[in-house]
Amino acid sequence: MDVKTLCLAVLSRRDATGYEIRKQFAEGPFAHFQKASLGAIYPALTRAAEEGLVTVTEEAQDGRPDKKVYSLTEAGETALRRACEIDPEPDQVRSDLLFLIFFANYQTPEKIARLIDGRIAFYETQQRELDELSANCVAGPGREFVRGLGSTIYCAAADYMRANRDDLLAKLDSEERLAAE
Amino acid sequence: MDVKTLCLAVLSRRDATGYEIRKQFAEGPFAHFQKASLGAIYPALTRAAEEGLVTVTEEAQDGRPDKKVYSLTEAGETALRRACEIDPEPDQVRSDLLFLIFFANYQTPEKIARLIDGRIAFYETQQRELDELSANCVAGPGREFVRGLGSTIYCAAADYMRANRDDLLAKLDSEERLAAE
DNA sequence: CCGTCATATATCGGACCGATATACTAGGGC
DNA sequence: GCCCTAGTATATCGGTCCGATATATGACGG
Repeated sequence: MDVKTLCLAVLSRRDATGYEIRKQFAEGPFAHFQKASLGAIYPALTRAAEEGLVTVTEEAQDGRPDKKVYSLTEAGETALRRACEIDPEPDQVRSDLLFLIFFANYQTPEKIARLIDGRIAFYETQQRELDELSANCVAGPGREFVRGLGSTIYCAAADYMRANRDDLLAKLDSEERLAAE
Repeated sequence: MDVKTLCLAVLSRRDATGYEIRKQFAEGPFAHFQKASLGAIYPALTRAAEEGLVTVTEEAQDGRPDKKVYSLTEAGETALRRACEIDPEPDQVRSDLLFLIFFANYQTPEKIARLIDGRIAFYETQQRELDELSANCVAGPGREFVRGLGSTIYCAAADYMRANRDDLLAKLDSEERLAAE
């Protein structure tokens, strides 16, 4: 799923500037399963405009640089539909945290504890936000399904970490004592 | 977590060729939370060898090109420890599947059903493999924690999809009928 | 009055993926 | 016997993308 398609998808929901599109990948509902940086979004929008998939409306603002509001065209929606026909690539997960825990023998138990506690708090925040999203607005069935899945996964991960945290730390402590002998 | 560090980490467990390192990211225990391609691994190993972090032993094989077996040096292990001291970057998740379900209105319900069923089967396989891994070998506490978390998440995701699949499809069907009127 | 944060655009270096090329073995099907 | 595919193993390359940085300004707090 390249950044151009991602931009078209965001624009299919409402007109936006490059900056606003970015925010949707940093904070909005997309943030949980897709990412895109400004360094990719701006060139993608320029290319899309050249291909007639989006139109640009420059809105002058006093002082600030002009705001370029992008809108999806008829051709853009067709391109988006076409892009949605492809079979999805397998999910990609990159977790430095799991890497560090996997090699826990290279860490102090204190740092592992700090990392796990931080992650539990993070998952709790994410889950709360997703659940509030559901209460505030009624989205389509697909959106609701994805939201529920996200909430479920965050909850399961947090539960597991809470349940196994102390056991892990105890084992790391005893290993450390063994190594010190 | 750059590819060079990832390679050092794999080599800390046992000596390996570039090809074997790749397999660990495609199939092995790392596959669930880190990825690296050959196009990144080979240059990373060359660089690491130049910096003295690994040594190379070329094993001639009849017919086949020479096998280059890499081993972690003392300096390499120090570098790995140092790299493990950094604070981990936030997890990255990229899921084309969730993107497609989010925009389910651009899909036929049949395709959505096929995608979800395929994913449930995938999660079941992954979970089974992780659970077998636990039965077969006793790894360190960190490894066991990560393995258990993976199994838990795959299980939770599969359960959610099984429980909400029919509801989603029913809603998509009724939406489609509405649009047809 | 200054630092920091937010808005908004854009570019650039470097890292990385995916595809491809090369080269050979082994095994299955016809 | 021959071909095709899959597996082992190295390596490069085009293109894409991230993260940092530059530019410009308003708003707000200390």
